[in-house]
Amino acid sequence: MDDNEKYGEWFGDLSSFLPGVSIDCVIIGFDLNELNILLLKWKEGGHWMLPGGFVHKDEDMDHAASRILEERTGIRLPYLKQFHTFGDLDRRANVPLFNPVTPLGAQFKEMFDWLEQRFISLGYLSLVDMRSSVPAPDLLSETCIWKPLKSIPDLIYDHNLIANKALEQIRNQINYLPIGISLLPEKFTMKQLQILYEEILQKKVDRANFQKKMLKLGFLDRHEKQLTGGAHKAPFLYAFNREKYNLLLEKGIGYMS
Amino acid sequence: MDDNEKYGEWFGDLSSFLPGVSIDCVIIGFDLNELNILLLKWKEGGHWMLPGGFVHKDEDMDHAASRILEERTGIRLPYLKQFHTFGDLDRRANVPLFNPVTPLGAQFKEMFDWLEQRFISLGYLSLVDMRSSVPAPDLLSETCIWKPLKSIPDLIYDHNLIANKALEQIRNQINYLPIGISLLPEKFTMKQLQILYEEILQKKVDRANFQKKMLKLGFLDRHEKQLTGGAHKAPFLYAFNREKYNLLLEKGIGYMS
DNA sequence: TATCTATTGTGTGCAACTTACACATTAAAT
DNA sequence: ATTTAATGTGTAAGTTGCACACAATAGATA
Repeated sequence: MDDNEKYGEWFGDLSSFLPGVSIDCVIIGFDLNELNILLLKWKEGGHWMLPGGFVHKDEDMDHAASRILEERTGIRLPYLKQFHTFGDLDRRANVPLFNPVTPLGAQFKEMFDWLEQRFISLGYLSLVDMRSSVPAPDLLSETCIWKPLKSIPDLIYDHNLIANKALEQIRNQINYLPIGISLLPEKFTMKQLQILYEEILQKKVDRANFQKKMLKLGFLDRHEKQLTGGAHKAPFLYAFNREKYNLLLEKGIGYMS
Repeated sequence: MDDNEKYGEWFGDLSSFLPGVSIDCVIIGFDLNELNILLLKWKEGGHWMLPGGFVHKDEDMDHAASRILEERTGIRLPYLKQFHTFGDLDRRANVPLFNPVTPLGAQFKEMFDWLEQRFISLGYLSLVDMRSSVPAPDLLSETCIWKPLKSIPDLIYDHNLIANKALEQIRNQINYLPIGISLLPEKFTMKQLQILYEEILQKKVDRANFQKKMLKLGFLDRHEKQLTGGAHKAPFLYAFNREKYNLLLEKGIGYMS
């Protein structure tokens, strides 16, 4: 199968998509040191962008988001939630995805035209365990990689705005999102959980009080110690007790102020 | 100008609207006793529904919501915010707005067909001072009236779901929404503010502690007493100090737990 | 083996806040 | 003048937030 056929198959018939409606995903991961965001680099022009896609006419919105996310990360059912819809007239400034004079652009004249229309985009936020994700670019992207939140490049259209809105949501909703359980591996140290909260809130928290608060909430199970550290006391490993965690989640969890 | 012409003018050319995109408004008011929601009753079939409308191709989403809201309430710039987008495939069950065999239905065959397509609807939440609103039905609605939240009738499509999602938002975001300043008249008693909070939270709060907490927050100006009460001490009137209020709003205001 | 180092786990005291309830105040009715 | 019913303020116990102290310990060092 040559590239041509692949492209054709991948996009399918444009008329099977809802016109003027798209989905953009802000996918956040944590590498135990800092927060990362999953980004695509488009072949044409090298623009950075959020992973996204279109919605089939016979497909629910959430299903489309879930499908797009699985295509980019290989993860099947992570935390995924619509957080805002972006519909300003000028949200897609004059940054065409295809240049009609390049070979690739000429080849996809039809899609190029289709993309010229006004689009309303639903922003979805996803929190995933980076270490179990397998980032995969789509056929028109050069790469699909994790970038530290601290160094998000310029993105096309209003994608920087979308990403920032998502991050604002995370900070505001921190007590009502499955932060730790989504972003950390199965077992982790209290230090790692604390760094995660510090990265989200963008400020230091008191180690002793953080530990006591988290333990008091009662949804962490303590496991054996991790002996691979340095010249110091070894930390316990913890894991979320899903039952207790889910019970508390609606009431708000975690280190708030 | 006969009805025909009026209808024609009001809907304009359907092709000037974005296809498949609509706006539904959950407009909340407070009559000093309970919360109310603004509803329309459709002429055809007598269905109850949320006030809503469509988006012009050259119009921002927020502008469309603002326009629709002003048309129904006469209020120009109330609190208004997008809160969720409803895009499920089956969200508009088989409840046609027009019956093609009635005179009205036959007349608007074109619009009837247009409305048959799949719609993605942006839900907007608005908080308004009921007493300064002038509810006005549109040309295809019989009435536009305030209904107590406690007795919302069955609404068409997924409008009950939309309304409930909005109410959930109000409860969750109560400390970050301009509750009092949007829903109360210029001057009000502490009792009225308390009832407002109790109506939203659906639970009683301690009168003495509520009063002290609100006063301590420092954004209420105390005015002269209201002497038109009963056989008891007269309450002070209060008003929001907008400056101090706005400063505090992002940090969260009010009676939380 | 004894000591040192860096980090983890827990304790303590004070201030602030929450919560429940008591008591004083007062406009109008009697 | 007294009563009534609601408002405005006080107070005490319990809880939580916050800052910092101290004890425990795995590995490094000698």
